[in-house]
Amino acid sequence: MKQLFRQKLIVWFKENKRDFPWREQANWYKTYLSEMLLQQTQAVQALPYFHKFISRYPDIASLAAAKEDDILTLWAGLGYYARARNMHKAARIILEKYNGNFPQKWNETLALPGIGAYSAAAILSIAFNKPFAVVDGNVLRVLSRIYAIGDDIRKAAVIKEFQRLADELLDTKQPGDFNEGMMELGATVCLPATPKCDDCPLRELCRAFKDKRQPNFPFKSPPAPKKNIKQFVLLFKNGQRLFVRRRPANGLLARMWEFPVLETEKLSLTKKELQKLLRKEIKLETEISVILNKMTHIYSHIKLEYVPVLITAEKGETEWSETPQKKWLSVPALEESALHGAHKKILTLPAFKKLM
DNA sequence: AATACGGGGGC
DNA sequence: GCCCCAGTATT
Repeated sequence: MKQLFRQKLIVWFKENKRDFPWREQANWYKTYLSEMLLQQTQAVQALPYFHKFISRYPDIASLAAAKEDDILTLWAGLGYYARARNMHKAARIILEKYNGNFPQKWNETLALPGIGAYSAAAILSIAFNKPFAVVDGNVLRVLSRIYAIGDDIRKAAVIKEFQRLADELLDTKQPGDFNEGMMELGATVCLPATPKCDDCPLRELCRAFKDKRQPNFPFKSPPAPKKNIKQFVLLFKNGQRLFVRRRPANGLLARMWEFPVLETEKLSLTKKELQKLLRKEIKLETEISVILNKMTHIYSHIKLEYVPVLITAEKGETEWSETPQKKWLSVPALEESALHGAHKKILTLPAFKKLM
């Protein structure tokens, strides 16, 4: 069974694998970069970012030498920004502590920032042929169906069970092809909603297929409800430029740029009510010129509702002075900056464009 | 063991 | 509107 599993999977993978740039003239840097980009991210979405990063930072030394803000700017729009900051830290460790070579021991790899069990196994197996099995969302789906395992994959203990199973099944002679084969199968054939079982090389080995219960697997308990946040987004305008500040070093969208925001219970205020609120909260003589329509932005655990407000500001107040944490930028500069997604979305509004 | 952490694609 | 994605770090 195990031998047949490995052989069918690897033969299928070699014939059916998609072409990706990190699979061409592969080296460990490309494998590493691709794995960081691909965490919780579909391959098609990571693709343009891979090209941008390889072009700008072709090797580990150039990545390590980069400024964090430049890496964050290049990463802007992809999400999970801790990946970018951790990748930068890891690059410096690889350069300094390991002399520019990737550490090939399990414990050393796992100790790098941004690398957990999945990424360690992926990089070591794909780039260095080391016998470690990956368990990602694809592997969970494929194995839960083949073995008809109905345990809740949201639980850490269950993922450990699947890790043991994957370790047993791994083809230790070709660990990279085995791992990539499992993930490729999950990504292109053993799909979440409508699996293409007719095209599956492991069909005869699949318990869920035999029982026609594919949609029952994997089982995942319902997610926690999203927190609701409402805020006004303050677009302070002086000439052609808008005021932005840097977010705190920790938490949501850490160190990304944003327009100042004002949390509120109620988003539907008249201009007069909002003007009064602003005077109380920011203690500056400003004049609201336009209140734009409500917008919504969904994060993994938050539902954000926000109303952009254009405000004319006179420069000269010390609050408006530029520091490393705050500055005035034109719209074209904002578009290319590390302004976070919810606020970049404002720049695309026709109503906003008319005002600038 | 549970929660925080993004944004886009597919149905 | 809901689920998913080549998961990791923190609590």
